[in-house]
Amino acid sequence: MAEKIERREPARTMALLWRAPGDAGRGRKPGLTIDTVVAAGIELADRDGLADLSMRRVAEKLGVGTMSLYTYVPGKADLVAAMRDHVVGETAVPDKAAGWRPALETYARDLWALYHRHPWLLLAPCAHELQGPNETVRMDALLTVIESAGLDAHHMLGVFLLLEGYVRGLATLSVDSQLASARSGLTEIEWWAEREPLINAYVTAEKFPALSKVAAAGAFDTDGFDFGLARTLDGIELLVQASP
Amino acid sequence: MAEKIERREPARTMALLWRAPGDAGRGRKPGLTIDTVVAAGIELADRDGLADLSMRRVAEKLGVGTMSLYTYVPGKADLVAAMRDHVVGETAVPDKAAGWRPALETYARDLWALYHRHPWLLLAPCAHELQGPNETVRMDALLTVIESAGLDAHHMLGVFLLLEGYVRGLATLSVDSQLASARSGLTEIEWWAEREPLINAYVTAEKFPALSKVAAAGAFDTDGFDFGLARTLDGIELLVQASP
DNA sequence: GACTATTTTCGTACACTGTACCGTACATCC
DNA sequence: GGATGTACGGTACAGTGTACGAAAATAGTC
Repeated sequence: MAEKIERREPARTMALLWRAPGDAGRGRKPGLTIDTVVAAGIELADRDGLADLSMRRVAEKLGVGTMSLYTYVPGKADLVAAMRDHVVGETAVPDKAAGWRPALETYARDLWALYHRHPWLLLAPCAHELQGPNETVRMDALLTVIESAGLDAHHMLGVFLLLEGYVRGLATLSVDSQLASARSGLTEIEWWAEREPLINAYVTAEKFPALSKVAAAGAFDTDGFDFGLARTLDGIELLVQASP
Repeated sequence: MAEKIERREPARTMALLWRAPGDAGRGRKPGLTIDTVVAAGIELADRDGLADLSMRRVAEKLGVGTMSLYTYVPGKADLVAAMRDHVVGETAVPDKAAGWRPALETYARDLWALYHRHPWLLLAPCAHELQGPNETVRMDALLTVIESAGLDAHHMLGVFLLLEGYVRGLATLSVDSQLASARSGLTEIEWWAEREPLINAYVTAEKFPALSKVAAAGAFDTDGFDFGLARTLDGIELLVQASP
């Protein structure tokens, strides 16, 4: 990739994510806002994917010179970080009033839908970096929900990571094949059907019986999200019941 | 990214992954092999990351012109796919003789270690694409293990995806911060310590009490993998017990 | 109104990327 | 010894993120 490694200054990244007020007053008036730039980036990424998101294209969409973007955003990595926090704001803030299990389930489904609405999220430089306000609010709220189930600090984070990890991992698998088929203009079913004879030439029922059995049963037609989520919540519930 | 969208021909991809024998005989002798190229790619990706893996660099490492690589590999995407299947071969094939739960646990730990040994795996065009032999063998073996627990075809795949999804998702979170700190030459703890004052300026204990409580308890010092894995297997065990 | 300080705007340039194209060098078959 | 088919690799092209620096526009001060 031609993209250099940016030496992202953490202070500028945080200032952008949390929209720290700059010292306005003198100088030429800005013609854009951070949010305009972020919105344009999101629109492009949703439509064409993160691979086709370039500073030149964002600028073109806004009718502006490429380098003008750099007054609003320190660089591409930070733009994507801001885009990430913005779309995270589309999900509901978890509420413990519903009870811990429904609240966790709702959050997981919201996140699952979010990843499918904005598949580029899964390719973005990714979580566990510096977080913006939307992400932080949801994390705190979710931890509060888990706390209300009667778990201590270590278990709170453990459950959080378990849920976040499961949804993210399965979404990565699910979104990937979805994108691949979408790019070719086929439905997901058509896409795999087209490849089936080719796969069968290598993956035979004799050599891979369990895999063939699963395929024959049509199990690949579902994404498996609901099933895995139920098991995950069951596992958490066992722990909750065992906690004093 | 300057990388064009490759129109990967599925047939060539499969032929590469499964090392379909080409019609040898005539013509000039090849100076390299597919495996040499793949090995060079893996070495570079391990050392510098996937972002710094370029066809030019691989060629340079092998002392060969860039375009010569294209006789062994249809393109970069397919090279990465071949690299992926190769390193997957480093993990043990699951064995149901150990019992379903220990076998699943061992596999999950192997995968976790694999992702940390080859972080670029998580950025590679990703699973659920066309699979190579190593990946297929492990998938079939793992499904066999799950079958031995007494689950039907749909549940077999569900458990497989649950485990694969959880490990992948949590590894993505874990590997990310690990890489970020490694790039700067700091330990992970130093890296976060350096950012702590900055984060505290925005993320206060008053506004985010649950998050602060977790941080104060030192919960962030562990990756949470063991904890989440235990819950996941617990959830699966509940299902196994409820199955006839 | 003139001057100065400060900010935004953006053209140009650079070091990269993946790979299409195509002539050349080589190994085998007839 | 051709003919044929393969491997090799130089060149070229359309992209990328962004450093640099000059020009333009605004606000405050005299």
